[in-house]
Amino acid sequence: MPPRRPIRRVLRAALDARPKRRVRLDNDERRAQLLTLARKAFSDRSYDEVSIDDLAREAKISKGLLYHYFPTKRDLYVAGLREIAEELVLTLTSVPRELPPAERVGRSLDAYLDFVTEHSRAYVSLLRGGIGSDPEVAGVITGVRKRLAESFLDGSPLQPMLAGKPGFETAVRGWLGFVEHASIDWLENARMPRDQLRDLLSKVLLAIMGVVAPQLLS
Amino acid sequence: MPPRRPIRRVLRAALDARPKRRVRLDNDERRAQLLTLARKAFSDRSYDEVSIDDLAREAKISKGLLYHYFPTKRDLYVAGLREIAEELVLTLTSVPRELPPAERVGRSLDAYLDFVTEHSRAYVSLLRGGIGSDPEVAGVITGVRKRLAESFLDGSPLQPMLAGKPGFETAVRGWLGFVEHASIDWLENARMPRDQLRDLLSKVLLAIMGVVAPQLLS
DNA sequence: GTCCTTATTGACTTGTGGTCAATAATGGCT
DNA sequence: AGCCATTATTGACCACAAGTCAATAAGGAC
Repeated sequence: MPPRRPIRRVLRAALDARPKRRVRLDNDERRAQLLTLARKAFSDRSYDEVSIDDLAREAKISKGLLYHYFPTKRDLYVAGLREIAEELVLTLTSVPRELPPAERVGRSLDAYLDFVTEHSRAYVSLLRGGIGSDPEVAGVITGVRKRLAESFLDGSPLQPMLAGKPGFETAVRGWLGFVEHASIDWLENARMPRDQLRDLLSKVLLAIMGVVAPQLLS
Repeated sequence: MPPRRPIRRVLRAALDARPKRRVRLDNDERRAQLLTLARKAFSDRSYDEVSIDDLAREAKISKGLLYHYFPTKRDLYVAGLREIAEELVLTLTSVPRELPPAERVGRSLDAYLDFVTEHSRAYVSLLRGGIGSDPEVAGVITGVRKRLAESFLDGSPLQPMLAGKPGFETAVRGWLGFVEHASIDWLENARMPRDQLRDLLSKVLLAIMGVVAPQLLS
């Protein structure tokens, strides 16, 4: 049974004076385009305020095509989140390891605050879990926290002394909690100049380390 | 599923010899019943894993009735969240104010950790924002944080000395961030006994206060 | 040109939040 | 008792957004 192409053809020809040009894009290009679009959308609006239909319309493609690249809405969201996470971690790890510990922490915090101010909205949804208890999203967040903690302390002369301590892990994660809360609070209403915040954060880290391993401070 | 009304009618009449008894409940009772049910559901599953239809079925009422009591799903969720928040704050504020600061903080932390261990799942969704960037939810969370911070420090002899400091507000909020992260981390894998965690938290608070106002520690 | 691959479409299904007019308990009043 | 106003309760319905899929056409290889 031959397809009913002719009918379609006729209809098509009748309705569209000039047929809509299908722009074919390379696989990677399309994917990249969609990702940037999605990142923007998810930064501006909340997860469920962003509809796939809107996104597809913005990208001037059909919804089906979007699903060809990202099998679910979450996948799209998570892919964007991963990119942001990667950028953040990259910024932090780019601080030279050879610096003396104190300056290294200071520089790292500077990088961190740079990122925070620049990507404020994305940062909040990154570390505040823009989606409700999705395991994959949670995974990304835990991952970035872990890597951040490492990046702050790894290679520092403090680390070998602290690594064994039972409270060490907890202390570092807790301090990251401090940093996150303080940063978000600072984003919403800057109570102090940026440098002062950075100093506060770094001094608090030192103080906390002092609690975990008092002999270090002397 | 397409509607097959006539069939339904006949079937119904045939199957139910006695019509289903409509149980009429007092307004407040129903509301309370639904709230407890919802709280349980939202603690066990994530926000969008909980469907209103399921909830109504569990409560043995129609979906319409549920919407009579709570105009939207979010309202229901937020109502439950508010209850939990209230309980948490209540637990904290029940610590006697007359105690010496150090012991007061210790007791408050005990109460906090009690709550955390008992309502672990609810606690996480309370402070990690079980819903993505809903303003009302965010409001509840900010509110509970604010009240927690107050409850930890209000009436303490430290407060008047600190209130003016620019970094004070930030430091307290940051410390709460520390507490939250450490608690959640501890819930997931208890790296130390509970008492040790409590001591760590309280010592860190002291250390942080020392950073903000060095003269206090002497 | 012919064939093959695959990017692309659009109509369709499904699931779920939300609405609303109709209905049946209930309690008060006479 | 009977009537009436109130309101808890229902179930059919709508809207909209996520996700599916067979069909189509652009582009390259030969």
